[in-house]
Amino acid sequence: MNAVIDRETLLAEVAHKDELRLWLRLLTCTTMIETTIRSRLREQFGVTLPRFDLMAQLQKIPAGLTLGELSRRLMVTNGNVTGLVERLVVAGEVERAPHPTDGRATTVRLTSAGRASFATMARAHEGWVAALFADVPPADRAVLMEVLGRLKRSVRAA
Amino acid sequence: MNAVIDRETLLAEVAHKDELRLWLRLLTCTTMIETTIRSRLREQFGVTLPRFDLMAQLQKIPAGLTLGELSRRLMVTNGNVTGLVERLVVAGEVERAPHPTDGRATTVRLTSAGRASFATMARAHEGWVAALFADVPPADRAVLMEVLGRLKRSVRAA
DNA sequence: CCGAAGTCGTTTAATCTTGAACCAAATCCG
DNA sequence: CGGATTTGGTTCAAGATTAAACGACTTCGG
Repeated sequence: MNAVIDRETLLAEVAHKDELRLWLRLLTCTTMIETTIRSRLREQFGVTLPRFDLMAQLQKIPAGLTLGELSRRLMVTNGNVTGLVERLVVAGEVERAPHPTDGRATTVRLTSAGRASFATMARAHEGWVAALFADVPPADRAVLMEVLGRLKRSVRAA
Repeated sequence: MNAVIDRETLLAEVAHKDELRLWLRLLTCTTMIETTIRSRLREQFGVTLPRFDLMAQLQKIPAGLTLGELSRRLMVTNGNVTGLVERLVVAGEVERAPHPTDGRATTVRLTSAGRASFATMARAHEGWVAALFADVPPADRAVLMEVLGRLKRSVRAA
């Protein structure tokens, strides 16, 4: 745009490169782990990552969750959850039931088949994740947990 | 499955929970940042995140990149890049050219319009990222950079 | 030089994902 | 109470994404 830039502007433009590099590294790590897990879930269990993630949320709350609650926890849109749940219902992994008090809402929970298949997958999944972190010293893991907590608050604040 | 579980099995099942929590926190941070950036790119520039990411790769290499190189750098599949580039060509942001020596390959580079619009977006993007990290103390950022480097190697090794 | 193996890119089907528009039910508040 | 607003879910179109199969070109080992 401007061919001539004074020293101050130049500095301002350069000043945020570190944060950018940090963000890209964070993204790289996440993508690498996600890709690995996705591929193993598919190969070993024939399941997609989004379905696994959704089932993981339901497993924590046996009474079931509403679609809205699922979409908040998975940090995806409402419409996304609608379709995901629909496919999981067809697959027999989850079931829908009307919400007891709120006439607009639907609750979703694992079927007993869903509970069983999730239990198997979750065991394997936990092992994979542990293996991926294996070469990170325990002290570093603690630090990472802590600093990521701070990052989370920072992002929320912004 | 088994109602009765001995102490050792129970321990084995519980042993990797910390890594799992760490992974989920990492994923949460990444998703939060990604969602924010995606939404601002759309609102302010009418561009999708994948397109921005692809243009960012091309901006670093003015001579252009092959589709394969793009797919490696973006860590997505070949077919994905094919479609993404096609849409960016239609939008006038990038152009394809036959590879000078390899008859199978195609190189892609930013058009001058693409360079201009990316420059504008990149400036804003850098500021957003910096703002998202604003409440993370500089010392913590350095630590995060370092530990994520270790994590990257750990994942690659696994 | 030639066949085998590998690499580059495209295509296809299925799934995922978003954003926006929409209806229905619940909640708020005057 | 009753209208306005909010919330819960669905639908739709566009785009993104993967995995797998394929054709074309290159490279490698005789």
